[in-house]
Amino acid sequence: MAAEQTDTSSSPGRHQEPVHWADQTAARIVAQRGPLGGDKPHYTCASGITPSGTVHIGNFREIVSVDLVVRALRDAGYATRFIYSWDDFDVFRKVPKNMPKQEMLDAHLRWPITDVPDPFGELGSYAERNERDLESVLPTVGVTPEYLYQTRKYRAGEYASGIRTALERRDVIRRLLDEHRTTSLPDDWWPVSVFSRFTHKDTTTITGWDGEWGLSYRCDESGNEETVDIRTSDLVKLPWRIDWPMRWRHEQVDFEPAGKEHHSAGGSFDTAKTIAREVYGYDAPVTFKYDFISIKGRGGKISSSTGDVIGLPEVLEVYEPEVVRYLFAGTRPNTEFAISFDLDVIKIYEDYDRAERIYFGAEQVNEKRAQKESRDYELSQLPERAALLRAAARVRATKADARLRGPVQFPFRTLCNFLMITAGDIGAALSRFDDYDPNDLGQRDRAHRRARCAWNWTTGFAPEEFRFALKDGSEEPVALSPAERAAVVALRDEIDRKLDEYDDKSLQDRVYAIARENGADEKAFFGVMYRILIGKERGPRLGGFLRTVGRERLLQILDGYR
RNA sequence: GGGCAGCUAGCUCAGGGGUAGAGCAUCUGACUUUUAAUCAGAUGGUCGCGGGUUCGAAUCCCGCGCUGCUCACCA
Repeated sequence: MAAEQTDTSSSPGRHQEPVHWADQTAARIVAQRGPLGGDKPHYTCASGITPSGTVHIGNFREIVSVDLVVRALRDAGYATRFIYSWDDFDVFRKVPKNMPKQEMLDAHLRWPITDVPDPFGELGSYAERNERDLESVLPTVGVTPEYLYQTRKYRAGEYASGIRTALERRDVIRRLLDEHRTTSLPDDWWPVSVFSRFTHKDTTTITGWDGEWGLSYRCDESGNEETVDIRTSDLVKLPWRIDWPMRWRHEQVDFEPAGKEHHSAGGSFDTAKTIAREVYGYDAPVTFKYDFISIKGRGGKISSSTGDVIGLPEVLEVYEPEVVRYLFAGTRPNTEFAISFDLDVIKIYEDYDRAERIYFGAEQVNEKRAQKESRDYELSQLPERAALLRAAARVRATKADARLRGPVQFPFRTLCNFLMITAGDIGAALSRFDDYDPNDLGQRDRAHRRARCAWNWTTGFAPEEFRFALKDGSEEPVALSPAERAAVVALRDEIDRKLDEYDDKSLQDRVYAIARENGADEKAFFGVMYRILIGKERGPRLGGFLRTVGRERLLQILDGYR
């Protein structure tokens, strides 16, 4: 089946190198893995981690990177399978500090994490707990892979022949691994590990293999020995460096990225690559290295041993899903970057909004920039909307005069200010935008989503100098000079009589005039007004601010100065 | 010890054989204008160092330096 190649750029009709890293990776996959057809119905893109603790935002980079490449492949017309392997048959090595029931978990060290109880007592296992936490939030950002659970596959005997191959090629594997080791693997080393039936722990010693399916081991703690059948046992697994290449072949993986800790000579990708070829007769998938991400403005690390874990849910409190995708789509995977919770948040939202305007032609930039920003924007959309946009783009390509109007934008900074004025009342804050239409349900949802992020950020992370709370008139009045008092009263009367007649700028001008007319220092008078209204020296531009607060609440505060 | 990245304007980075770029910062100007304000303009660079290839190198090649990361135990 020949894949239909559709143009992915924003200016159809021109053949050129893709500008976006995801499209470039997709092109590499197609070039290196060969065309689809015959026994290759699709390209398989793989991601996966060990659910040994809360999945943090650093782990998320891998998932979203694969998702973006999958999107790129599908946009180019190629059938693509996106799998996510949970290595939940891995051994439980360390108790994370952010988990309850530390003693209980401690007692299960060296067990397969799939057999460790859920410390929250709700789900079937510790592994399942961590899996569900991630799986339940990924659809929010439009990521919906096919989940594979290693435990099930191991215990169902699905990997039995892969395990047997490893046993048969034991010497080859040992030689390959030894190439990068400082100390050679011992003579009695086996390329498998076995959990003890008697203690559940992996503290066992392999004592023999019958050359077929029978594997014998001794439990180090209890001293018991037994022989198990690889095909039916629920105790045998491959160690990571062998499990990985075995799975590549098993799932016919064409693409899988890996963290920088794996991409190094002698690192796990390097050895897995060799084992894939020499033991499993399979060419390692196309890959790239992704760098770490850090956290800024939240004082903590992504995942510290003290237990403060930053995961996708925490990021989504402040960033709407499209903006989260935008962060990852807009940064090449091999570049380290920080997810900010400080003032950068405003800039990130502004960048995203600008990309949106560029995409819809509402802001002009040079061709190259327009292409990159447009593709960043497109990849940032959730699947349903992305499909709509691409369909619309195809129409635009054939009808030169067909323009698509971009959505109404609600600037993050303004939203924060409105929310502070309304003390977090989202509906009231949004109604202050002239072009907000609550009857447009799609727009309403988007606006509410962003408003929740804006309020979360304002209350939880914004610097103190950014925040304010409107007074309500019950406070002790601010001490004023006679001239200042006269000016405040004059402004109060002006507001009382004809606030509606002003726009932002004319009201701002009027404030200056009133200060001057009453003999108050013009600049200082602004400070006076901010002290009166919000108890601070500075604030949002006064003209717009006064109009936004509104007559009623202004009078409530200013009447105390009459 | 091996590997990988980075080194470009004061800062953060883009560019990857054909006139050295952006944003921020700085300076100047504008709006009687207060939430990193906005707008207009300007200043600012031996593209880490040395060699090579080329008509031409920030870009390709070789060597070196510094910085960071990573592997060699487990995943």
